[in-house]
Amino acid sequence: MPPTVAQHTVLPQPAREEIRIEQVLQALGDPVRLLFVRALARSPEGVACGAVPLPVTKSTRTHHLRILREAGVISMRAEGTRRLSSLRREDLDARYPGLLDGVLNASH
Amino acid sequence: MPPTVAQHTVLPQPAREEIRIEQVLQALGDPVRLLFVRALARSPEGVACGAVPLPVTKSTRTHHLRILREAGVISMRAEGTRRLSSLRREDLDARYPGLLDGVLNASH
DNA sequence: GTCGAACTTCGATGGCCGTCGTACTATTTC
DNA sequence: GAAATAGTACGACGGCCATCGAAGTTCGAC
Repeated sequence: MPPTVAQHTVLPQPAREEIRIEQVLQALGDPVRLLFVRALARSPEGVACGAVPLPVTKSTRTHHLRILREAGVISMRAEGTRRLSSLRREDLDARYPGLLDGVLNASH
Repeated sequence: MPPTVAQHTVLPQPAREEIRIEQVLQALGDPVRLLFVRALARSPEGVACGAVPLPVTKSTRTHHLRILREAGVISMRAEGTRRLSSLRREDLDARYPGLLDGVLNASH
């Protein structure tokens, strides 16, 4: 097989204008995903999927991460065998000012 | 049966401090409920359940309204045979500043 | 006090979605 | 290249939830 030059390092995700509020809310409405988003908020430089303690198996993790990514909440870039996820703060703030902060600042 | 003096005019709902972000997000994540919330935002004085055009039957409406009420998103008071719903703007803004505005200002 | 209007309640149903295990792929390391 | 690591893909399964229809309740109007 040819050397397959530089696979996309960033996994497919909606452009800022394509983000739909309904999908974002649905994505954030799950307790596991909310946990992950909160963890991401604490480390802006990106986090590997496995680095966050979550009460689910690997495959379920993958599932949740895809939902968050396809909703436009997080961005994922491949780095070696790992995928580093990070919050799309700028995009979300631009599109729904205050929403993300409102979610993250929630006490419990 | 005794005359059952003065039924509660406001239907049971969580106090401000009891509102949980996860429940709010889940409540707002449904397309029908989001439609209703947007309609409420346009008429702050309260709206009768049946007065909002929604693509579901009466009983489904009741279901959605209860979820919104129990999540702390809306308040309902009985007035005659009708139940007037209104957004709990103050409570939501106090607890999750920016969240509601972020949701309501979403373009589509 | 009957009728109608406005909701609620109570099953029943169907579909989606969160979960898991197993198998697979890609990448680094030895 | 073999092994180990990190994550994805694919089915399968179970439970929850949005939906409905039909029957019940509560209030206002006549």
